Amino acid sequence: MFTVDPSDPTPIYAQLDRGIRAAIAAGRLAVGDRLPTVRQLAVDLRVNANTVAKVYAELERAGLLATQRGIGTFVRAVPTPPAGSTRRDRERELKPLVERLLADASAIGISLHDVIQYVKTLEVRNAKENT
Amino acid sequence: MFTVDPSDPTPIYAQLDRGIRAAIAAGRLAVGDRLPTVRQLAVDLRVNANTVAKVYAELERAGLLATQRGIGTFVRAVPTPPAGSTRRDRERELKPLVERLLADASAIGISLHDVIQYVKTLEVRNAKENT
Amino acid sequence: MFTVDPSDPTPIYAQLDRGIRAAIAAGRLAVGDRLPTVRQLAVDLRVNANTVAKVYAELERAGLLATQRGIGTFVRAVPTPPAGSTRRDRERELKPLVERLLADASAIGISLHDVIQYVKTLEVRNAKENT
Amino acid sequence: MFTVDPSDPTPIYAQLDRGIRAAIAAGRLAVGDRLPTVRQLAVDLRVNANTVAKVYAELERAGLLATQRGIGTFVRAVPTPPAGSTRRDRERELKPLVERLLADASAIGISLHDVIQYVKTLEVRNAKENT
DNA sequence: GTGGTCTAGACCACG
DNA sequence: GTGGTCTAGACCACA
Repeated sequence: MFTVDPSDPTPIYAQLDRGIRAAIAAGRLAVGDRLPTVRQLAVDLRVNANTVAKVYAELERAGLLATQRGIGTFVRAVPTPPAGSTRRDRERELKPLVERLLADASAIGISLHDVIQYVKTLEVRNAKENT
Repeated sequence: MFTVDPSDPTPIYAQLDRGIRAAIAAGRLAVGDRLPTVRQLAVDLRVNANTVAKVYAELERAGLLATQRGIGTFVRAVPTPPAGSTRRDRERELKPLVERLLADASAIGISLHDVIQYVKTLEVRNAKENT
Repeated sequence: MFTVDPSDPTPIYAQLDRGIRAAIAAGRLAVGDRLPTVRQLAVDLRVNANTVAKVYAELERAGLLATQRGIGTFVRAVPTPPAGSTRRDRERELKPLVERLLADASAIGISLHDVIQYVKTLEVRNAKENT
Repeated sequence: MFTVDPSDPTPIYAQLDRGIRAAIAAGRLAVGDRLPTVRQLAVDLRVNANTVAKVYAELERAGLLATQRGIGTFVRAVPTPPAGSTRRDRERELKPLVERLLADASAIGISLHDVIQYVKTLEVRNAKENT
């Protein structure tokens, strides 16, 4: 479900945090879905349970997850754009993020074409699941 | 020339290392070009000089830079993309970059759909330029 | 500077979190002041350093503190009331909080008078320090 | 009758224990009064019945409640404030309560000054009533 | 020497 | 069995 690369200098908890946010954004996790238990995910990722718990706690504080003591952790909300923002506003904010992605990708020899291909596969996966 | 984001949980030295490698790969730094001095770059990035020096030393050990004492640090080679890299390898490297994009976009309320739309417009523009 | 009661069922980290927030609210910590180091405070409170670090990290995420890697942790901001709120609004929100305090105090045999006396001493201490 | 705040980091059992003791101390529950059944209270508070049962059992061990099997749970005694309690003792107990108030007030942007002002108005009202 | 990350492992609250 | 808290202690990034 999620992956983590221990050789990446990015802290493990930050990788997992991003992975979960991305999964929610991509619709791979829908509102109300239950996440793996802390201990199970720790085993799967070969990571300490405290590290997973820390991420769940942070995402709960951020309002994305809700935990029910003794039951489990669930997806609570999907961030929504600020009220009065237009399509143009959003594109203006999105541009630098995409540029950073493309710059980093090209630095490791991945072309714009490859990136587009990959992002499109996310769309397809998402559509399939919702069928 | 380079940027560093102190609020990114990725260690500063890793951000700078990646940034320099990307600049060389993208041709913004050519073989023989001189890099800023350690102290100058430290001031520009508001970072400790030791951190910059460590990155330069690390890149020198990797063969990308060469330091000439008393003169400066120069680009020595262009990193070669690993020879037998497959589609699968590239996807593995690309995944965390895309996850970062999706997570950051989601945090400002931009959905996967919006991202895909925007990336597709780049594809179109790119095709036109090559016509 | 802060105290923590290990026999109180309230988690230690929550006691410390409240203590620091209260100290800032009471002006015992002003914007720009440096907090004790994580390890020093851990020793003083006879508590694990991770517990202190967790609280500092939470308060940083809340925007109350700012840490400078390798230097220390500082008071960053004092929460301000939402823009358009009137004195009357604030009093309406404050009332249940004070009532809870008075109820809890009376449950352990502390009178309204005692509470008022104690709260007033905070005012006095605060005034003295700012002189 | 009692309330419990699941978002308060204080364990639920501790909140309930404190709430019952406070109700007895304040006279809202008199000696001989019957408490809600474990199951009823669990439903009302949206809490697990085991948690309520544990609190009742604990208070019975403390001598405050008495359970008559098949009939119900009753108030048995009024807790006596510790005999030789000094001003200093009371202040030690009062401190965390006031800190909670200040931290919560500060979180909604209410300053120490506002709190003191409000508490003082209570003092005045109280004096008038006793005139 | 400062804070940050991670691990291992214990014990508790809750369902 | 679920998540939550805490400890002890190692190692790293940074000034």
